[in-house]
Amino acid sequence: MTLETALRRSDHRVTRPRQLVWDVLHDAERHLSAAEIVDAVHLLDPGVNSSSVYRTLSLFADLELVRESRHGELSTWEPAHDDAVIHLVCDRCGATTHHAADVVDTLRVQLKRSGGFEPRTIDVAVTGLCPTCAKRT
Amino acid sequence: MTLETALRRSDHRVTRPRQLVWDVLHDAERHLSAAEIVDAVHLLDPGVNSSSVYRTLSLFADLELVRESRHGELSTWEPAHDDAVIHLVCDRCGATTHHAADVVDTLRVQLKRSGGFEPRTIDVAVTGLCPTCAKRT
DNA sequence: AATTTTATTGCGAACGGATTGCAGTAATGG
DNA sequence: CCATTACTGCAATCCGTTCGCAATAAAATT
Repeated sequence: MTLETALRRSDHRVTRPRQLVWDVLHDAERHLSAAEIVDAVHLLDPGVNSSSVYRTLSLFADLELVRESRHGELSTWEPAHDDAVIHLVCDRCGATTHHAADVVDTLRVQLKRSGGFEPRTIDVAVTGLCPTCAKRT
Repeated sequence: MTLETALRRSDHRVTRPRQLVWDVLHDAERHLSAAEIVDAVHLLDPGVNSSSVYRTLSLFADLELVRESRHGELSTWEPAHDDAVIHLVCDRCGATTHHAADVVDTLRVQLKRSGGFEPRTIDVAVTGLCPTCAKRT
């Protein structure tokens, strides 16, 4: 789905800050912090104010176009995706990547079956060393 | 282990703020936010300053006496415990509870076997409705 | 027990990321 | 092309947390 259709559908305008934030998030191959997004947007257009970036992120989150995760100290953003992945956060370089894992679906089924807690979202965060940094140790 | 031995061992002093924070965390049956800890401590002794509570939490974290988790908006604190549990955060009442699940160990084994990412900590956060709140819906 | 040492506290100021109010701007519908 | 008003840029503000410092009190020493 394009940004334009997503915004039009929800009766919002297509503006430069929104396009730039969208582009930055989709060009990134990993999660970005709010500060990183602001910096990347400024590289493309220094005139965009950081509060517009924050407002855009918050709007996108409401529209479920992006997903915010809080791992460790800071929160990071990425384009929305389905739940069946886990997050690998590298202790050394800080990069957050995805990893497909069936444990998420397994867990959801187990929880539903056990009947107590009604799961909505499942977030699996693993910290440690990514392949690149592990080799350097 | 008592607080006194843990502090003595690491060459720290046993003080009133530290005792109170410790008591509050151990009396709580769920995770607490920093603000909740400050409030609970003030109930026992209004004279304890909130910055001392923050300093105590940070010290306890260094000594691995407590564990900080960041789920959703705010970070919460609890006495340290082993990794093989998942966190259930209720969307309605906000309570965070534990749930034993073998998926954590399963995942750790899978990751190690796959050889890429070197896992250190694994944090599974499930949001949804706790049994009590689910009934009220 | 009194004294010394210095880790720890309470206090207020400062910090930094995020939010907000407002006047000006620009995106959409007609 | 104009009118409407959602959205922006800006600066001020907020709020949770951290920090510097003088005062305090916990532990060591006598």
